[in-house]
Amino acid sequence: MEELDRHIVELLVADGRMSYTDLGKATGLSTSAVHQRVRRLEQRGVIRGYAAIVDPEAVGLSLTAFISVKPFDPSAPDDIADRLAEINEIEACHSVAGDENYILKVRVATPIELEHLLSRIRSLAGVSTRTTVVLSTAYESRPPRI
Amino acid sequence: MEELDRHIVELLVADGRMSYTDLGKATGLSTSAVHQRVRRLEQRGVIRGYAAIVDPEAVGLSLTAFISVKPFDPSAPDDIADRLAEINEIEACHSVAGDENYILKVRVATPIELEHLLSRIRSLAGVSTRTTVVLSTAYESRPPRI
DNA sequence: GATGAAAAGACTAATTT
DNA sequence: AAATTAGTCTTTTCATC
Repeated sequence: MEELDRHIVELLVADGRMSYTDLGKATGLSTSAVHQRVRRLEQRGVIRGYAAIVDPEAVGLSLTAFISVKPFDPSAPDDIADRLAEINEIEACHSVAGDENYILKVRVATPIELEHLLSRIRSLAGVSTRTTVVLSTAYESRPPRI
Repeated sequence: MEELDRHIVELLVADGRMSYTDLGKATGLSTSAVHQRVRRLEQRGVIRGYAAIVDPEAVGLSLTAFISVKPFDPSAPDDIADRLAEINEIEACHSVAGDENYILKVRVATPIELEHLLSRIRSLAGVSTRTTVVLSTAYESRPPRI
């Protein structure tokens, strides 16, 4: 990827609502030239979209946890990710190498909700769980050095 | 939080570049009313900002891993998060309850880079590490149900 | 708080270099 | 690939309800 494109992506990661005019000023390009490049970055899938960053606390989701998941029956076909997709407390679902099969990142309001969520996950996907509760988050979703 | 504000936040989480005009149409409010509400949501810290969502693969970061971290000397004052802040391969840093003290989420290009990153983390923060490599990501940064 | 109108500014597409 | 132009739409501000 070109240096100019990297710069544009970096600026948009830092401020997803930056105008094309400002992007142009920051990169030394004309408005339409920037716009064209951004459109290409979107089409190539480098930029997947734009999102408002919401403070989970402010929205009542003050408990974050990582849940490692292992199937009760390791020989069964693995459709765990699909089965869990409907649970929207699950923010992320990664298949991993190691002792367990998946790592989930979840957000709930209270410990009781976490308890209920765990039993839902276990019964829905047929898995055992190991939960690591987040105490505090120093940083999160830091932009990658592109 | 009000129903209307929730709706606005939801729309902006799904599309961070949505115009105030479109937000107004979607919520039945006037452009300026929406604008005012969004500004308040930003000021109250509910909306922390806006970002372009970048595909890590497209940007050459195809290896994701979770690193659990434990200090060599548990009695030393804990400045691990601060020490690690300068490493920008670390996307997230959570202090957690459980056997280990921190969970880090990192992204690198290659296994060799992961190896180098691990030794940097160990020496910089004085910690032992346990690494779980991500094989595939079913979903990630799914918007919370607000 | 919400609205409406008007000025300033941003976006888009067609054209040219 | 980038700049320019011109038309359209959006943002922003301000006065008003």
